[in-house]
Amino acid sequence: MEKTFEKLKNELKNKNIRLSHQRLKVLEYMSTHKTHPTVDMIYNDLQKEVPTLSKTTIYNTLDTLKNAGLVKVVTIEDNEVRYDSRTHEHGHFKCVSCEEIFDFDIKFDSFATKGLDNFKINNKDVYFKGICPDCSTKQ
Amino acid sequence: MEKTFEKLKNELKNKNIRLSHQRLKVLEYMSTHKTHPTVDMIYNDLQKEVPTLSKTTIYNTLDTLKNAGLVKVVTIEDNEVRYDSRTHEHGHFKCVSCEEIFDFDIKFDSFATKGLDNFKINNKDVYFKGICPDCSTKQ
DNA sequence: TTTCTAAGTTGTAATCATTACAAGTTAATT
DNA sequence: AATTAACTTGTAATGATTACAACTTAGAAA
Ligand SMILES: [Mn+2]
Ligand SMILES: [Mn+2]
Ligand SMILES: [Zn+2]
Ligand SMILES: [Zn+2]
Repeated sequence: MEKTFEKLKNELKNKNIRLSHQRLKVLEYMSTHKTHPTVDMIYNDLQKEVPTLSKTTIYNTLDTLKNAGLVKVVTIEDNEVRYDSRTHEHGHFKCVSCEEIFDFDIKFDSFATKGLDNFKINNKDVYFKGICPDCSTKQ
Repeated sequence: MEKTFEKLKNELKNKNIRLSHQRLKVLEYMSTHKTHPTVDMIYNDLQKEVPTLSKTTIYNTLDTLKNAGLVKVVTIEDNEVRYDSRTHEHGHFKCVSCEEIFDFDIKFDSFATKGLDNFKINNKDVYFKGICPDCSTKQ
């Protein structure tokens, strides 16, 4: 089950991160947009509601949220950074046709890995690319 | 077993990609440096041998090699792009302490994925982060 | 509620990686 | 050796991210 905006807000408070208007707006945006948006997308959308919002603040806020563990960075492409408020372990599939990024469940325990004995693993990212079903049927 | 420089050279020739001096230098560098170098690392190293080499050429060449399937891009970090001449499917582990990127074998078939039925998967990247054994013992 | 101030926000400028482009050079075919 | 499309180079343009100083505010304390 997804964390609600209220729960996320409490997590911030518990970590002594100030609940500024801008941060709450970004957090709310992330919790309601599961599309793995870029900084630009967030900025363009939120600007309509908060005209004084600065892009620097988006960068700062996402960095704060990342350090607090409330968002994760998705680097599936080498030319754009995307953000994700789904922080549980899951894989990402990017359709190279429609460019959409899909989440998928994955059993990380099922990974048969050789050569990682004695490595302390803190973070796992799985990125797939290909064609999504919709684009497949449309050819 | 690794592809030798000679084999890689033949692959280029077969794909009608011209064997320019610069391309061969970059290709040779990649086939002898399995450290997942950045453009800057390649440039700085090769410049010593080929003083007229341009960074633009490194970019162009890596793009050509990527399209020819002779190198792969590693986007394990959001702030630097690395290149890999090991093109078989394998995972990458980055030690957040010494910054080294390690290869590891992985059985991609063992992935238990839910929700990717009817998705056509062309590319799989697995990125882990943590602490390598050396850095662990040094604390 | 008012006061206080460390922390947050903003706009602008600086930085850094990557790409565009035009002029000179070369691989490889003839 | 001549030819030419493709390649390389240096420089300039672009675009994303970061640095910074002045202004503003969240939240604690009085
Ligand atoms: Mn996701
Ligand atoms: Mn590798
Ligand atoms: Zn699609
Ligand atoms: Zn290490």
